[in-house]
Amino acid sequence: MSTFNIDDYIAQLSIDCVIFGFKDGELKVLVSKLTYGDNLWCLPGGYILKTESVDAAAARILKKSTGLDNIYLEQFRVFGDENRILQSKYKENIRQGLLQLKDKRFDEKTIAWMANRFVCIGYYALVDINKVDPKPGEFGASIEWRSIDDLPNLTHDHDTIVSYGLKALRQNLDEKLIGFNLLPKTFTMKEVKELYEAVHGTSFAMNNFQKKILELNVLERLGKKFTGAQNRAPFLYQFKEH
Amino acid sequence: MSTFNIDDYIAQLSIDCVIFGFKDGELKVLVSKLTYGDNLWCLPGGYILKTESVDAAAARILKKSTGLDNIYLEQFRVFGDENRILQSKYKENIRQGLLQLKDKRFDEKTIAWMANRFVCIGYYALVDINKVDPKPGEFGASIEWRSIDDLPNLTHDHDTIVSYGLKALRQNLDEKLIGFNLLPKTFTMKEVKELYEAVHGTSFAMNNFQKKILELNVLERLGKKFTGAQNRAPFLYQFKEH
DNA sequence: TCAAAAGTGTTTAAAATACACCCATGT
DNA sequence: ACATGGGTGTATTTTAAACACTTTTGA
Repeated sequence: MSTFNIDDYIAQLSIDCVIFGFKDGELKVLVSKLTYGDNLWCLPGGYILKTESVDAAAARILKKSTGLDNIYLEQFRVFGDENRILQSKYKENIRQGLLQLKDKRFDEKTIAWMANRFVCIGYYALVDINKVDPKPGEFGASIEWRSIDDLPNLTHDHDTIVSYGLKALRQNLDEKLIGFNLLPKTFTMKEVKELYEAVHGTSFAMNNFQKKILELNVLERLGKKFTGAQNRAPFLYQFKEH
Repeated sequence: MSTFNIDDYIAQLSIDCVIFGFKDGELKVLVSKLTYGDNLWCLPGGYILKTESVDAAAARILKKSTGLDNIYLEQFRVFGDENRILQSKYKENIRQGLLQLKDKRFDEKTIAWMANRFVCIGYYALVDINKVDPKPGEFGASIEWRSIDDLPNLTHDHDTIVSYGLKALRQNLDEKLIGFNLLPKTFTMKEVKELYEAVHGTSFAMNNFQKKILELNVLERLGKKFTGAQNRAPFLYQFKEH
């Protein structure tokens, strides 16, 4: 039996995280395969301790799924429909899944608590995909990175949550300079461009893109990156910490 | 004793509303004076029924404060600091206020429920100020419109909530065409301009502003507005419903 | 006919986009 | 020397801001 105690947590309020990563020119989301249902997946999520802030809860949940501290994260929306879980098209799967957990990891009271209606706070997080060591949560059998364009079936309203999260990321990518959180410490301009293209789903002209990014004055030019390819070596850049 | 029953509501989760209005060239917010504290005010707010969506709860709270249905409203942020109420600089006032309510309108259990830590969902609403008949809520002695530049002392973190609400309004004013919700059914271009100036806190050139607004193709030009003033009568406009 | 304010057209500046070209690299 | 992709400068277009002027209204 788990040490999870429902009295420590705020009831009917949960957090779900859209964890974004970037690799091979693709924007990716970390999704967890459920122990129940047929190839049914979900977003990493959890509950809020009565003694911690909502932001701290999100950071704690992210640490559990990724192993990382100090992740860039931002709340983007509350999902408060009264039927978002109980009338989900996967409601039968969810019911079966909870029944499986009964007497195994959680007692009946805990299961009832979890099966209740929940208001969900959506967070998105941006991580350097190379640093992440993904770990499935309480209800996950496995966890993996999936391209935003090729997501599996997500339970509850998690597909809606992802699309709102992406929308928020798009808005903030240009306003705040958060995109670099998705890249390793050093990167080429082409990688930045491919990242922006992946997020926005459009393509940009290299020269104009480079001009615009460099005019922001947030990048430091380091040496060149010699890959052995028979072409001019691209510069490496680093995000200036202010 | 009130008919308020804590078992009907989600615990530790509340809604606060920044209700915006526009009059005499000023952006205004509806604030309620508390029955306790020395000239202490707050935003209209309330709790969420276990059976209703969060959006419906916000609409219900707005109806109670303004008398209006079908108000334009949007959630903009969650305020989830664990100490946002308990460590508020008005915490002593709040404690006294709750004590006053004991045995009067609410029983001890209800007071304890209300005095708990709460996570708050911030909504902003846009109304035609002329249509509103403001009514103070459960804890309000009175309610009135105050200019955004001249707000009284607000309890808890309600000043923070207002400033985030204004920020959200600014962002959405240009992206979505929501500003017209603050105006009466017909209005002059000058009023639209003054509204945009009040929200953004800057001034615009009339000719360029008019050009930009009319290019949006969302306004219908009606007749002229003759006021008796010895100058050219301005056109009246109306928002096109699509 | 005059003052006050509305409304419109034109010029100028700035920003975004498109086009053309040169440079470094390893075979 | 050459193919490959990186990098930069200039021209063009589009958009935004500034400037100048005409029109309407009631005294």
